[in-house]
Amino acid sequence: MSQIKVTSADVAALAGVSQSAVSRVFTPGASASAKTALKVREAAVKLGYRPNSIARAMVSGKSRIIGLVVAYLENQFYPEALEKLSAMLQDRGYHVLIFMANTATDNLDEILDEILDYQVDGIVAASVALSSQLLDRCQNAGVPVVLFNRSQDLQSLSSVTSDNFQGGRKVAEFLLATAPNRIGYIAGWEGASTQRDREFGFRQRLAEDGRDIDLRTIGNFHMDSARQATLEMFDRGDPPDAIFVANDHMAFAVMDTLRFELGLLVPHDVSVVGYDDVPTAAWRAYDLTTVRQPVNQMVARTVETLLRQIDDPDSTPSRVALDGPLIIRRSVRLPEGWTNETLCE
Amino acid sequence: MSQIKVTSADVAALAGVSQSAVSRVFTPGASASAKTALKVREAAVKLGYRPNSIARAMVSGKSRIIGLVVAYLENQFYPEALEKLSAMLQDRGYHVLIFMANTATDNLDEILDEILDYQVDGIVAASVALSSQLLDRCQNAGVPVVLFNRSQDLQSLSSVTSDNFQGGRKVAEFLLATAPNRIGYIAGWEGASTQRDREFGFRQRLAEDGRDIDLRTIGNFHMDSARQATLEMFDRGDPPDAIFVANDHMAFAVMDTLRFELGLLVPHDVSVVGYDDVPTAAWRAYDLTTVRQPVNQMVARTVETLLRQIDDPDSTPSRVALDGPLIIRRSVRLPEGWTNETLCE
DNA sequence: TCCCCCACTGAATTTGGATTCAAACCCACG
DNA sequence: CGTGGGTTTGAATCCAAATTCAGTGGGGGA
Repeated sequence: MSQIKVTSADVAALAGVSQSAVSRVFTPGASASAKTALKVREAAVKLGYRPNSIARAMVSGKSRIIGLVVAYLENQFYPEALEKLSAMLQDRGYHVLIFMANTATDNLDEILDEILDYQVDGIVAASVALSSQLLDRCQNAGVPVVLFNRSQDLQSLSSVTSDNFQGGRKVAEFLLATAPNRIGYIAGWEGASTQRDREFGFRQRLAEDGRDIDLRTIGNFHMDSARQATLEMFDRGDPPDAIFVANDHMAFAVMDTLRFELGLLVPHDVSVVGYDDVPTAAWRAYDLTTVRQPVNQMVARTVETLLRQIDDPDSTPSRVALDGPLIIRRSVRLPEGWTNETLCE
Repeated sequence: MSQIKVTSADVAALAGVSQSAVSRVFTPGASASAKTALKVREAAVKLGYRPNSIARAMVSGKSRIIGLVVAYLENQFYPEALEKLSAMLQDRGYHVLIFMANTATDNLDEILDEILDYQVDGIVAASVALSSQLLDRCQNAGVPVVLFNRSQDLQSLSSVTSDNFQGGRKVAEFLLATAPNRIGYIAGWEGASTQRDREFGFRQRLAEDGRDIDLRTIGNFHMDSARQATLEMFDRGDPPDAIFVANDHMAFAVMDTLRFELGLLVPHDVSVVGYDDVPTAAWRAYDLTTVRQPVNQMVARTVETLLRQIDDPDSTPSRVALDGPLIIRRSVRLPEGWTNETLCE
């Protein structure tokens, strides 16, 4: 049937043509006569031949591999994005090589080296910040980078996010309509652009009504810390009756803490709003009001941007911020005049 | 600083040695004098040289890439496993190339071809069944395969699972102690070994007490179907007061349906037990009793098995089933004499 | 009928690094 | 001081496919 290794030379021999001919038949865009192509294909099938991607990458300089750096997959937003990213790239003939950057940040250098060693055609960095030094290394190697769900000031770096600033504003706008007494904010990791932008938009809109965040604690995007942050927020007198949590992942911990540790009712005692609209947000146990990050679009734009930069290294980096709607569910007190009917989809 | 592409020849030229010498310095286990090594390393740093993994893979025949086939990441069990698998392989100098097999099964062939094209050193197939024909292709290519969280009858195929049969027994044992009137089972996808083994163990233990599953519906490991399966189960008269759900992912949907659509109390009206112990199972909103799959061990054994078979192609395939404990939380009525105290950790 | 042009072909080269082979070298021991 | 053993070394080869280059052949137009 087939030997251990079948090379183009084997196929060439069987088909009675040269190795070049075999290569051409399997190279899109190369010219070979119909007759040759037929002979080659028959021989290839007979031997079970498939072109060796590594050899192909070697000589063409294109590995058709995209390096993906991701810090943690516990927040459901990332597995979802990963799944879609991988599927979409697969459709375009690319594949994803994964690099976990979960241990301390200082190994990012090492990781980046490993990525570049594989001659990846491009890099997607999710939930990770790149120093300009690291970025230089990539640019030097001619490997385009797209930040996913993070942005940085560097103009030379492409990024795809949702419009976190507007998202923050939408949350504020909505919460203001519910006439809250005291407004709490549970922040994510302060190093993240998503955290900063969401809070900034939130604050700005509050300020337009002469309000501000009354209580602020930090959850660092982790459930444990979010729980602590919640307890801390309610430890002081005069607790909030509306809380914006910087992402859904933390919001779940916040809701659990409110309900099961502090004995409060959501939304009767406290309104909770999250950010991301991960699948769990729609689960009845949480029914979380949240800003949807349009994952499909975000992934699509990421792929598009990356492939564009691969095909044309001189194309200008693009910084995309996609609009995402506020999804109103039952974790919030409704504004005057709204009924539950409004929520039914 | 550094050119676009730095090759070993460039380093050799700068260091005043041959290309072979450079290669030897960067090849573990090759011999080079301390003096040469020093010169080479200095030159390498000066030029920013790193060996090209693709070229290395090409000539050595070892890509140090592991292909991972995974069907869907929505069930939290898989992202968790993926994260750990990737991290562990990274430590051993391997990297993970991801292949999503989410669209219909018939593209598995195609996917497998793509994987093999990349000359991967091994394959981990998670939540996927391989036809013996597909397996032949891998064996023919000399690429070892390990099934993760699935097992098959083929003796020639390594697999790592938890002991789903014993797990099913443990659930039955526990539920019997709660003296249930009627016992329900919500099955996963019938094609999965995990589903079959869990149910088989569950039934066997029930039979030992002269009991059996009273009500059985199918959730196919999907939340939507699990919801339907729950409604269906309670649609007939004489509903269950104890339900074993084939995995946690479905169990969450089952609990939500019971509580928010059927207006039942868990565990007062119905006990619910899941399987996997994904992080969400410990969230207070669910507090789900479940059988823990020891992910860390499972991943460790997977890596170990795969690397062993890579290093020694003649080593015999191993079929591992790891024991996992029943984690008792508050989604179940406690047996006579138990108190909540027992649960505190 | 002749010639030109174009599509096609195969030999040779390229990619970057590991490895083989034989020569060169070094040190120690006799 | 000479020789044997072991270590280093560089030239050459290899890996598998893409591509360059210099033909080869056929078909159409003049």
